[in-house]
Amino acid sequence: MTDSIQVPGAAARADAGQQGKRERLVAAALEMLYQQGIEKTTLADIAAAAGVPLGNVYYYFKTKNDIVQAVVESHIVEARAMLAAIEAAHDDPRDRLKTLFGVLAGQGELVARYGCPHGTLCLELDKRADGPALAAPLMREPVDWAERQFQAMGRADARDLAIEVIARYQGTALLTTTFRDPELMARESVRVADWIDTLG
Amino acid sequence: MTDSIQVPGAAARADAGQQGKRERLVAAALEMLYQQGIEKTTLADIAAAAGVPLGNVYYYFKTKNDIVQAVVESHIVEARAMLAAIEAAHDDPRDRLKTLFGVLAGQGELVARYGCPHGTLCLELDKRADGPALAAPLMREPVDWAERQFQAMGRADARDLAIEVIARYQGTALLTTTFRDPELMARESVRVADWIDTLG
DNA sequence: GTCTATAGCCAGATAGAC
DNA sequence: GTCTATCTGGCTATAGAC
Repeated sequence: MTDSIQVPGAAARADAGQQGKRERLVAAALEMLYQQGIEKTTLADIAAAAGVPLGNVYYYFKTKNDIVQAVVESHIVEARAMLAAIEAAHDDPRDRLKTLFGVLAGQGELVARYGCPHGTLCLELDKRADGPALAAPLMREPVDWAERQFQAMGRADARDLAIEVIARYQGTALLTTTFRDPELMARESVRVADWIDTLG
Repeated sequence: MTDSIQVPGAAARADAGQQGKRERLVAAALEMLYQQGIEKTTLADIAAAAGVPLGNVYYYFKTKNDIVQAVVESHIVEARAMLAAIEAAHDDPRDRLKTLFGVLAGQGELVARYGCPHGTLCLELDKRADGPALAAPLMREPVDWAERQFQAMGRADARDLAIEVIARYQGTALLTTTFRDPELMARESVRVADWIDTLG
C-alpha cells in the first residue's frame, strides 16, 4: 500500500516528456532548482532541459521569479497529494506519521546528494525578496498535517509534536546532505518510529 | 557563567573595527554571507562593508571561493571556542548539552531572520563545486562534541543521540526561519532540556 | 602594498521577424 | 505562438599607475 505513495517531485520528474510547454518548463525548473539551487540555475538551463528555446520562455513567464513561484506551487500540490495518499492508505494516525517519515527517509540517496527538496528550497527562498511569503505555505503543509494526526491521537501538545517530528526530518536531512551519508536518514527513521510508538 | 559564552559569529561581528585588512575582510564576509547568502553577496559588497577598495581584495584573496573558505574556517574556530567555553563552565555533560541548546536557542531572533549561521552555510556549500569538503568539517564540530557528552553519560547510542540533538536544533532553526517565528526555538529548547533529563 | 580603471564574461530580459 | 539575435547591466578578475 505504501508502495504507491510518491514523494514530491516524483510525478513531475516522471512525465516531463510531452505536454504543454508551460508544464514542461515547470517540470524542468523543478528538477534544476532542486539539483543546482535557484541562484545557480539559469533560464538557459531550464529552457534547454525542457527542450524550449530561450526566448520562448518569456512567453510563459515574465520573469525568473515567476518560474520560481510556479515551482513552489507545484511542490505544494504534490505535497498535498502525497499526504492525502498516506491518509487514504492508513487509518491509525500513528501509522500515518510513521509512513510519512518512512517515505521521506526512503529518499535518503537523493537527500544525500541534493538535500530535502522542500527544506533546501525554503532556505533559499528565505534569502530572496519575496521568499518568506512563498516558503511558509509549502512548509506549513506537512506541519499542519502532522499536527492533525497528533490531535487525532488525543495529544494536547499536538503542535509541539508536529514541529518536532518535521524538525527531526529536516535536521536529519541537512546532516545527511552535509555528511553525504544516506544511512543517517534510515537510522533516524527507525528511532522516530520507536518514539511515536511510545506516545500515548 | 553562561552569560560569557558567545555564539559563533559574535566575536567577528564585535571587533570588525580596526585590524589587519585581511581580518576585516573575513569579518565582513562572514556577516554578509550569513545575511545574504553566498551567491547573492558580491565582492563589492564585502569590500564596501570592510572599508576596502574592491581591487585591493585580490591582494589578500585570489578568488571569491578563497574568501568563502576563509569564512568557513573562521566559523570552525569560533565554534570550537564556544564548545570549549561550555565545557569549561559545566562539568555535568547533561548541563553542557542543555547549555549548548540554550545558547543556540538564545539566538532565536537572528535565526528567524537569517537562519542558523552554520546550517544555511552548509546547505549553500553543498550546491557548490568544492562545497561538501568544506561543509562537513564545520558541522562535525558540534556533532562530535555532543557525541562525547553522551558518551560521558555512559550511553552506548551516543552517536545516534548526538545526531538527534543537532538535527533537532537544525530542523527547528529551519522552521523558525521559514515561519519567521523565534518562539519555535524557545519552545523546542525547553522540550530538548526535558528530553535530556529523561536520559539515563 | 594600495587603489583606479577596465577588461571579459555571462546572466536576465527584449525586439522583432516569421 | 514561436524563435533568433541582441541589448543591457552587473559581476569576477586583471592591468598597471602610484
